[in-house]
Amino acid sequence: MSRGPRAESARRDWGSDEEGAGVLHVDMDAFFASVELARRPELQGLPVIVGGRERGVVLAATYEARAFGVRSAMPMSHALARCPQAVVVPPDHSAYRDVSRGVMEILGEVTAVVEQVSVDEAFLDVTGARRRLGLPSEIGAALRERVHAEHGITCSVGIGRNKLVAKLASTHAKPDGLLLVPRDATVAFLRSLPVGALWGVGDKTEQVLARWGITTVAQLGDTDVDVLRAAVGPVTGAHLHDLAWGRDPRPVVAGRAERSVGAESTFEQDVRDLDEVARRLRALSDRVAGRMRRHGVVARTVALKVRTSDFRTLTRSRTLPVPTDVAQELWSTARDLLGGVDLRGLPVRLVGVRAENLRERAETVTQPSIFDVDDPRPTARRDAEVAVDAVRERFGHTAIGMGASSPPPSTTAGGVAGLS
DNA sequence: TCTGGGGTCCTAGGACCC
DNA sequence: TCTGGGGTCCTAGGACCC
Repeated sequence: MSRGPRAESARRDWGSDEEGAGVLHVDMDAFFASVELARRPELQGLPVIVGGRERGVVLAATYEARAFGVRSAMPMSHALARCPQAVVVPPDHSAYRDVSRGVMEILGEVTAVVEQVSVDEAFLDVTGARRRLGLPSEIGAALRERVHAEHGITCSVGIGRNKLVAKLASTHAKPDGLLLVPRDATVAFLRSLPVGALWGVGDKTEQVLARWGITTVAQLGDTDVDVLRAAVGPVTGAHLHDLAWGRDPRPVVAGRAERSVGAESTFEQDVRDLDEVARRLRALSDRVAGRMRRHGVVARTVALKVRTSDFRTLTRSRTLPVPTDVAQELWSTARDLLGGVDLRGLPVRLVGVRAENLRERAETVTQPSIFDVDDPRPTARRDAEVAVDAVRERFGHTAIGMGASSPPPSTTAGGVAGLS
């Protein structure tokens, strides 16, 4: 898809009043596929699918492939059944990361309030950039030009009063478009959509709502909140009702801290030998620990994930007395948890390990800040943490038997956002 | 036709404390 | 003697997103 930014007139026009529409959502079109096409122009115009052939799914597909019914996340075998002539390209994640980084840099030049939601998407709050850069739609158009000029790929931009509206607007602008939904048009715009279009309404919720006769955002908004709470749970019910009326209080937050770091992998063939599963866990634990150290975080909780050949997913987790970023500790905990899983005699399809309950690694062990007066934790817990820190200082951070008092190698840095 | 890998958030039950 | 209520943490599972 590198046709270049084109006229926006094909979109339905919801109006042009930009007052009160300060959130932009920027979304790369068919991102992985577009990156491949940008560096392999001979693929232009062909149905191209990025994904793994063996036990893989479609990670991205050009619009030429989508015309055959190929969809993202579809098993590759299904995709090829629908479009046998498709060119299948194996993913090159480091290339996508590079382009992603470049695009995010462009966004960062507009405003510091950029919230990257994934490798190919971000929200911008431009309410503070108006005087410097002009109207949101002008900012959006300029961004699209620059991304295309510098990276040879297209993106779509949605503009609205909040994240929800901006996100839905960019979806409607796709591919290679820009859509503004003025504040006053928000509810009308939303009411024109099916419930499944809302962020957070997937297959299951859609089915549940359909049983209550709710298939459109209009019907969702006209349904009593208490009915929605009963149908899909108290929090989700209230949230969906708010969304239906264009109320989305979530702010655009730059540099969110990650809440977990994990790695998982699917075996080429299902595995019965638990030693082989454990070996895979070791490699995954290494990867997770490395990423944690690079980000300067330690984890209190280690979670194991196992998927059996019948596609059932089991999870087990354990909270450690002392937070860690040591691969050996992740691995031994994960192995231990694996031993407690009842596989019902089935072979293992996938195994994964995730570090949760993250916190910043303390560079200095006893920090006076732990006694801060507004620390809300009970005294006993604070004391326990101080004691734990003292143990770490005394005996070192690494696994038992691996040396006495040396602290872990520090990668310090400060960067928190964006995993590598 | 047979389902990746990276995540976030919600729910619900039980333990435990006051 | 037969049973309160609130709060927090932990665990397992699942929905959802890209």
